[in-house]
Amino acid sequence: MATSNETLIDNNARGAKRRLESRKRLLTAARKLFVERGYHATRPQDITRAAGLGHGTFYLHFADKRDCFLAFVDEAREEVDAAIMRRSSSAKDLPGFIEAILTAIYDYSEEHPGLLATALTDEAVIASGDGKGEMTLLHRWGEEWAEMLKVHAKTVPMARDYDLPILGQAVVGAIQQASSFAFRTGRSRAHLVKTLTQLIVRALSPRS
Amino acid sequence: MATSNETLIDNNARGAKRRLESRKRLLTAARKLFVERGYHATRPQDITRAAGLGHGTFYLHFADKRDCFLAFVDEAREEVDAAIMRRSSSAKDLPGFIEAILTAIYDYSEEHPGLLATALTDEAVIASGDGKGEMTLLHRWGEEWAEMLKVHAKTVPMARDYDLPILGQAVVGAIQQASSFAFRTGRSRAHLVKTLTQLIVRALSPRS
Amino acid sequence: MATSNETLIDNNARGAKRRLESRKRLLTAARKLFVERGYHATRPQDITRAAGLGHGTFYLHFADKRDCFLAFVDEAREEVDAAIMRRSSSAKDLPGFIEAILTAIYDYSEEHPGLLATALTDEAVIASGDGKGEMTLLHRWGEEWAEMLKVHAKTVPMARDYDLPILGQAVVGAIQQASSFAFRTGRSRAHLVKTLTQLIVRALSPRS
Amino acid sequence: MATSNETLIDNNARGAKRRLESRKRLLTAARKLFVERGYHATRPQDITRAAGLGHGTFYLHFADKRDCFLAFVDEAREEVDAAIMRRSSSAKDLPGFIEAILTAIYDYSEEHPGLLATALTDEAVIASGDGKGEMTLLHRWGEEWAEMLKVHAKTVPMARDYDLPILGQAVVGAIQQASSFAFRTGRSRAHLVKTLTQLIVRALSPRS
DNA sequence: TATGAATGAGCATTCATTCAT
DNA sequence: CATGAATGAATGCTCATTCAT
Repeated sequence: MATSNETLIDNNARGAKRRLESRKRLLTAARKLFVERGYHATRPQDITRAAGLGHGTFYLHFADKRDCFLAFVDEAREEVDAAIMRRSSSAKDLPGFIEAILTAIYDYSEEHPGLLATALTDEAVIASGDGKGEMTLLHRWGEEWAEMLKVHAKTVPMARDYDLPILGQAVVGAIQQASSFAFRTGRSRAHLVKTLTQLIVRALSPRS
Repeated sequence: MATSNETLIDNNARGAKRRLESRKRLLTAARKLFVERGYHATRPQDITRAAGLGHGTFYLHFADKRDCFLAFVDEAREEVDAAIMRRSSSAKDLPGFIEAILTAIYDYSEEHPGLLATALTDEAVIASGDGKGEMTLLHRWGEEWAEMLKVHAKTVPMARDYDLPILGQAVVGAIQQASSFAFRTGRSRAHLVKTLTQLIVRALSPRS
Repeated sequence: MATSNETLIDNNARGAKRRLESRKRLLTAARKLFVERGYHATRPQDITRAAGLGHGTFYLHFADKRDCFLAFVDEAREEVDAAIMRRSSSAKDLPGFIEAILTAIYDYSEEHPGLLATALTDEAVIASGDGKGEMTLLHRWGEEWAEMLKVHAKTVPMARDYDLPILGQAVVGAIQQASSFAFRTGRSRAHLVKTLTQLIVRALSPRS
Repeated sequence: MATSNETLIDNNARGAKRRLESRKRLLTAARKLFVERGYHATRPQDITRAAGLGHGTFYLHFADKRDCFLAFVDEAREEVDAAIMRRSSSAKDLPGFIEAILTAIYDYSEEHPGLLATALTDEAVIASGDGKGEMTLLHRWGEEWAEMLKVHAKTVPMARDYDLPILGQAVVGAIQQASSFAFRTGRSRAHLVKTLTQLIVRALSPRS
């Protein structure tokens, strides 16, 4: 009895482990290919081949290609969020806080070239089309900024009359657009951090 | 002789006129379909059928589908630019100027629902992939903002130390992201105009 | 020793019992799904899931999907044959005999809606293709009719010059086709039984 | 004007002719392959290759594979109907009429081996599943028999009390089942014709 | 200039079956 | 005996583009 149960558990455990490993390999391969080639140019086949698995295995772990891409985006979001948390928690004044976040993002981008661009742009492409339209990665980050600004508003003199959610969105929009332009035109990271920090701090200041 | 020449000229004139008419019909149909269904869900066939022309005619006017989409985006850009020019030229102080631009954009969006969203998002999808990546519609608008701010910087007390191109990009990024969020969450146009104007004015003010 | 032997026997007995139970559960699930969805739309996975067993177990009991379907058909055939035997044995003249059989078939069909249709039609689909083609369920029933008619021929004035096997086939063909049509067009069971009985009796009568 | 119009008409005419030719080639290839391999084992690709056309052309002429099969079945039905009409019109008494029909069917079957079997059996497989279930080829033939019997009922002493539609269905069911059995068991065509004719005539005769 | 029949590479997805545990 | 993760051949279909007329 005990033996049979143990074997069963063992089998389940091994099976589950194997399953998890497969999923991980697929996600790793997917991330690599989505970033290198983009969503449309990456076929499920390519992903499974890169993962060293059979074609069918893909659909054991993801409902479809879209689902896989969304999992990749979510993974990226979690990593960036973690990096931001790690960096920004030690900052104590507003400029330092903003700088920390920008630094975290740019560090992550350098470690994972193209990843954020892929996650942000290809997301629009796969808009479910089933009507509503889910919240975008950028929109989520805008909301997180709103949260963070709300916290800072308590300790820092900040314009009180703001619609914080809108503000958060504006901030991430500004950061994304400015960053993509700055790197495309060869500006330095330091310069960009300085400029954006200044810009955001001024925008938040109570004085009109 | 004269007659034959006249006929030739006549034919040429007729041909040119016909050609232009065809192109116009195709572009109108393309705009409608791209906005309604998006880039990927619109086939050249759909466009020609909607235009009442034969399938092959499409390639008489556009090199390929991508080219047609780009023409549509360009048309939209020109229309928006014209609307902005019309509205912003009468404004005299900075807040009035910003308000005028925002109003022009939102008016245009209301007259052409979904058009800007389509132009902005689907553009990323068709990134030629041939290496560099062309300049985005939003990037172009960022540069126009930079130009306009440069002009204003002469007459209005404005922070001199700015990297104006970056600033322009940040402004359009903020506007786009904030607007898309605001309308998705049911905020009023007036509120959005007020909030964004205030935000941008503060960000540009010389005081840190 | 004795103990070990007993355990072995016990295990074997348990194993056999368990095995039989599994097969029964699979067949029950298979019958349900084949009837509800048809042969092609039913996957072995669906059957095992409905049976509450693991995917692999299916192939412990059936060589393949086809084998499972054939087992289902055979089960149906046995049930219908039993029902016919039960009902027809008490009949004493030819019309009564035919009526009894038809009644048995229609009773069975009402208790198991769709079952006969599934067994009869999907059988053609899975024709092994390995050349000859096995004998169809309907052909088997035709032969059984031939047997039954042979028995009746001894006691009832019946045309002697018949090719009885052909006759049996014709009878089942007529019954199946007429029944499927009659129920599709909303005719009553009683009417159908009367019409078919009359038809068959006349066809068998010695007078030309 | 006239010239341009003529050219247009000419182009249209040529185009239409080419289109029709393509469709014909596809249907011919489809018929050959469906009969040789069956519905499931025939891929649209196989059909287009056999027709010497490109893959996509298939979907220019048929909505899908099913649609193509249905067109094949319909073609077969028309051919058989025409053959039956040709043969049966000259017959004057009931047995002669039945014999003529059977002969027409068997002649057609010999000229087109396997065709009827394919049309009749594979039709069930592709039952649209969208609920109702369309009328089967065999059902249609049953109704045609009913029509023909109705005409004969006026000139030949025939049981008046029959439900003719049911009778028609029974007759085709009997013919199909008996024929398939007879040929499988090596019986001669002449024997089968004689037996079936006798059977049907007796079934129709007024005497019970 | 205009046409539309033809093209065929390409794709996402399925499912009967195997086998290591 | 039972399991279920893994498999990969196979499939029906699409669509941007060409070219003979």
